[in-house]
Amino acid sequence: MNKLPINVDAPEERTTLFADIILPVPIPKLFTYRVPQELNETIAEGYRVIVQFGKKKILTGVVGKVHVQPPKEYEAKYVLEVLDDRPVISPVQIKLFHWIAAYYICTIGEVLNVALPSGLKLSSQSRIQLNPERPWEDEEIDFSEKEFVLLRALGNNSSLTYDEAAEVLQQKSIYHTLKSLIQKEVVLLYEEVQAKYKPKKVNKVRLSEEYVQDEHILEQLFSTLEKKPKQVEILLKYLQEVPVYHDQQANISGLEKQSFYQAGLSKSSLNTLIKNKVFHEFEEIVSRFGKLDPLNPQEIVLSPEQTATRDEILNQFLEKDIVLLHGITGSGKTEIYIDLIKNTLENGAQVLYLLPEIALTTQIVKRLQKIFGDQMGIYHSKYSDNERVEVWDGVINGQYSFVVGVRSSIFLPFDNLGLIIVDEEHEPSYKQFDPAPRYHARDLALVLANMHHAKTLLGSATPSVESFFLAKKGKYGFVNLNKRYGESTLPEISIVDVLRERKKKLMREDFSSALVSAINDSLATGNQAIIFQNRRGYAPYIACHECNWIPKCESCAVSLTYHMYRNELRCHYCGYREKPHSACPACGSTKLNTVGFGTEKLEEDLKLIFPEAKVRRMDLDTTRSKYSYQNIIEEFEAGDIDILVGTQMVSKGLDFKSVNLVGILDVDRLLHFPDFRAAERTFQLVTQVSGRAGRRKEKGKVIIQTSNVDEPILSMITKSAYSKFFDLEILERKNFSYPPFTRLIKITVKNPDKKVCYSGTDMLLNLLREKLGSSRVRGPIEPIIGKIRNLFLMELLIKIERDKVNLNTAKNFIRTSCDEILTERRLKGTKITIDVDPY
DNA sequence: AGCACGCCGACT
DNA sequence: GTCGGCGTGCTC
Repeated sequence: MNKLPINVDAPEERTTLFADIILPVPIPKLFTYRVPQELNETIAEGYRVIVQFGKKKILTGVVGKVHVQPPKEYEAKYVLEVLDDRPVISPVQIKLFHWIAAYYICTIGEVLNVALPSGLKLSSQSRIQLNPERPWEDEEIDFSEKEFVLLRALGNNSSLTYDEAAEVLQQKSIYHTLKSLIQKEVVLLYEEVQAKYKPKKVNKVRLSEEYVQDEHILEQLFSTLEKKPKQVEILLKYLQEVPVYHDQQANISGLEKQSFYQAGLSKSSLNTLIKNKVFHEFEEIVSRFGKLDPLNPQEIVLSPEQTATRDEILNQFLEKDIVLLHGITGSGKTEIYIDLIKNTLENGAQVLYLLPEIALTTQIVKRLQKIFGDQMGIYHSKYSDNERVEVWDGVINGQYSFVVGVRSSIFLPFDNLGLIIVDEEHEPSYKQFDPAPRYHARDLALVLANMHHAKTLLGSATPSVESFFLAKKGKYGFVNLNKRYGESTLPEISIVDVLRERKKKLMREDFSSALVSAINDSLATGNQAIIFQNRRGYAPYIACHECNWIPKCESCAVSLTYHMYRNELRCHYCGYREKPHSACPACGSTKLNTVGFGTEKLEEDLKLIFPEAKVRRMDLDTTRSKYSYQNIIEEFEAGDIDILVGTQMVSKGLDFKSVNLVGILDVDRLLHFPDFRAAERTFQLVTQVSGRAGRRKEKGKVIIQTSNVDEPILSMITKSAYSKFFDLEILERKNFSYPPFTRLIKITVKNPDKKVCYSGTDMLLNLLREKLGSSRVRGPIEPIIGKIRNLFLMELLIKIERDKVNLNTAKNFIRTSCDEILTERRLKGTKITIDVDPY
């Protein structure tokens, strides 16, 4: 913590301190507040404080800096309260937040907003109450009808919020009525600050002291209760659960009231016993994460290859802070991670283990929990906010020295990280798209590790091109683990020419004859199959057979996707839905056909082709609720599903023994996606999905259906030739100056008016070209989806060569240029989003 | 981003 | 008048 200067000349006169507060508002600066003298000792960097912001808003902010410079331009307001007795944000984090704001061109407030679980954020709500010093009944003032209504409502309730008051008055705005009442001094406004986080409490009882002290008193009690069998039952239940006389402590910790009710015992009898002071009632704060299974400290035995790999990683860490572990699927990276984590924890440092969104719900967490028990915290996107706060606190107070989590766990308040593992380092879900900061958790991991002087291990079977590039250049250490663990072998991958099969009429719906017969084999041998199709819904769209009319979303300029299950058309961008037309509105024809196929259609078709098989579907539509994902996995694991159809979701975390077939439909769509990363993504996705096949002795089979058999990437996938793929890809990147040779910044200009959107984009383009050079600013480009939620979109793409341009200066230009556009009057309503490293 | 405050038009 | 709809400017 910073040492604060002390006024030496006048020791009895305390220094006036000022605090720069990070507030969760999108204004790119800190706000200076005056610290009341009595808080001088209790305020420091990283503490949460309550301050007034604006006329009435009350906000929680985090102290970014404490100093003695009074602001010149204005009179600082006072800090109202310090909320914590130790920092909730560590000094390293404040440094990180500043870094993020600068790198991703956003405000520090936006960073704070995303970083803090909302349970740690407080805000105020205005409440209205009667003025107790001026009872309105006694006042000789005239009140309007509305004023009477409101006053009476306030008499019945002790206070109302604005919304509640508006409801009482049945009108949208209570402004006038309220203002008049305040003027008449019969009502008061006050701000109520509410902590959103509520600790979970359980109600418990324990036996009153006297009965524990002396067994005879207890016996007496039993005899007085002779005619009250229900109370006796309760007493017996308690004594059975809590060994009062063997263990004095046991009575202190007592028994949950709930356990009596669960045993079918009477609530009222228990209450009588409490009333008669036999039992003492109390509350206990408990963790939301419940009790863990007893630890199972089984030794992890590494195979010779794994040991060698581990040693090689440690060896490389001696020279380099970052190591890329290229380990093919099934090579047993997890065991190596566990070994390294143990090692780091034993040295007294913290560990963060990052996993992509979907990989986290599954077996791996259970497994880690068995090994690391309750020193391991889990940070998951499906956690409630209260649960997040508990993990956050657990990291601060030292309970969790190891956290497994998704991208946002990068913001947890570590103070002594020793190791960060980023598993599946290439995964797109590490990138946040909305809202700002649009950060990449892998890249932040590297920055954070550097701030902690910690090591970072990046792991992947299909490393991202930029990580592999840096490893090859020697910036990162590199370790290869290319032998499958145990007896499992790599699957055999074959490619099927859909065009040829179509010509010969061998296709059944969208399944080639090879795939159909492979599924049949799989079913016959009691194995399971996975069918991968990266598109949900039934069919991508509907088209009129006569005039080719296609239903589109009115606010997003995309065709609507047909969902058979609900028989409706849906927009995957804004969620708009409508019932399909019975006839074409353009030509009146009733021949409206589905075009293409999504997971839902495949599910239908599979049920028809294989009527005896149990087919299930896993995509966003079937996994919306909290446990649905896990349920499908469990069913699959138990063998209750023969064929699983799914989107990307099926490519991760599923580690099933009896999957021996993976079918990949329509790789062409992936491959021809208009993005410079399409090839890389295809390689990664297909390799990943293929990895699900044959994780045991028998060789698994992968069938890829395509219309472009000659595509070179496909042949590299079949040979699992990552480094060949890389050599080809890196050439392309160099030729077309894409990352890792340049840095990309995507700027999206949005406006409900198409013309304004265009002219704003043009203006910005000119500004940027002037400052950055015209070759560095590409565009304007109309994105594939040119309109989302009634906003027209235009994009600019900035390419900045590495090492030639000062990145920070360039970013400052971008920031100021965008601000300039936003203040332009004729471009009113324009919104700009800046995405640094938009991939 | 909110939110106050002001101005304007529509209606009881 | 009264209500609601925007536009504008500010937040330590």
